[in-house]
Amino acid sequence: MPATPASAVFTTARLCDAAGVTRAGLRLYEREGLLPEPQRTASGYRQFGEEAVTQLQAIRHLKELGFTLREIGWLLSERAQTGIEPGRLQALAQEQLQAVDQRIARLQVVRGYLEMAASGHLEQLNDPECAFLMNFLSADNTSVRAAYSTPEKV
Amino acid sequence: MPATPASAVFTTARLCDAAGVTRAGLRLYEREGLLPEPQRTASGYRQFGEEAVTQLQAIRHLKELGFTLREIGWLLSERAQTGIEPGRLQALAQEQLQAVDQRIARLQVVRGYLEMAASGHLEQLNDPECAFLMNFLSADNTSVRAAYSTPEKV
DNA sequence: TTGCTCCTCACGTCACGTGAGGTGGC
DNA sequence: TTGCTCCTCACGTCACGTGAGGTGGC
Repeated sequence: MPATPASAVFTTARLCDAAGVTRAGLRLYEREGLLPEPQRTASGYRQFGEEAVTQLQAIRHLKELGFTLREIGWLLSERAQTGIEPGRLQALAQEQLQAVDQRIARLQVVRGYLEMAASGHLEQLNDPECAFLMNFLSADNTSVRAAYSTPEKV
Repeated sequence: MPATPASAVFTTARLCDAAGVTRAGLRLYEREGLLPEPQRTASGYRQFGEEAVTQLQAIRHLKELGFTLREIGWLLSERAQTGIEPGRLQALAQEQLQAVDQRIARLQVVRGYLEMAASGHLEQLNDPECAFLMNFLSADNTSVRAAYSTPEKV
């Protein structure tokens, strides 16, 4: 392919395409200080280098790991300044791992019900009391099941 | 257990505990019309019956299925009025199923990296270019990998 | 009278989305 | 000159969270 020059310069739209974020997202990360201020042309257009793609992707990936923008800002600045303390980082990863495991477990339960409904087993939804919904994900919710599953009131 | 009267009345706090939502959430659902206006005491306290627990849980479960409040409002009012058209419901379930499958798949990838970091394999994060992050979840992102994985520029 | 619970605004938060109104670049 | 892209406010959205300031109930 016809290579762009070695000092390739990205405009906002091209950078966003390359890194997989929206323009509004890019501006937000800039405002929040997650990205260094880019160079500008005389007329004010932002000019990004190759490294901006890496930085933006790092932000995107950290977001997908479940970190907030505030936390990402902290991680990036720590890394830039003193390097990240390994113990702190490992603890953060353990926290996120637990959270991710919980989210996966809940999604699996949800998935089971959706699959039933998607394949046409909709009868449960026509139940006037909506037992289908009532019993969803109620593993963590024992306080009220009796109100439906037994004839006598709680 | 000492049973509450058959015409059990819930106050907002007790209802929220029973259904697993916050008070702010309850008020929001009320404002958005997802719940019928409750009865009030002379002094303005809301008084909910047993059926409010079911209704609130239905909302919670639909949220966990990935529906927005607007969609939930539509589903609940459809059910109340004409019943929900089975074809429409099945199509909705299929859409949500696809979305849930994607979210699970991404979370599994994320989980793998978090597990490595959580168990102390932090070396990748010390890479100055942060290859660890760069290669995260990049299955759907082929456009920029070359910038890091090969010596020559894109 | 003392706590505890409830009430209603109304503003804050998080991560953006979406125009409006204007200018640059080929 | 015509499009297309870029710019900066600034307000909107989604699903709540969080006080402030006041009243009810046992």
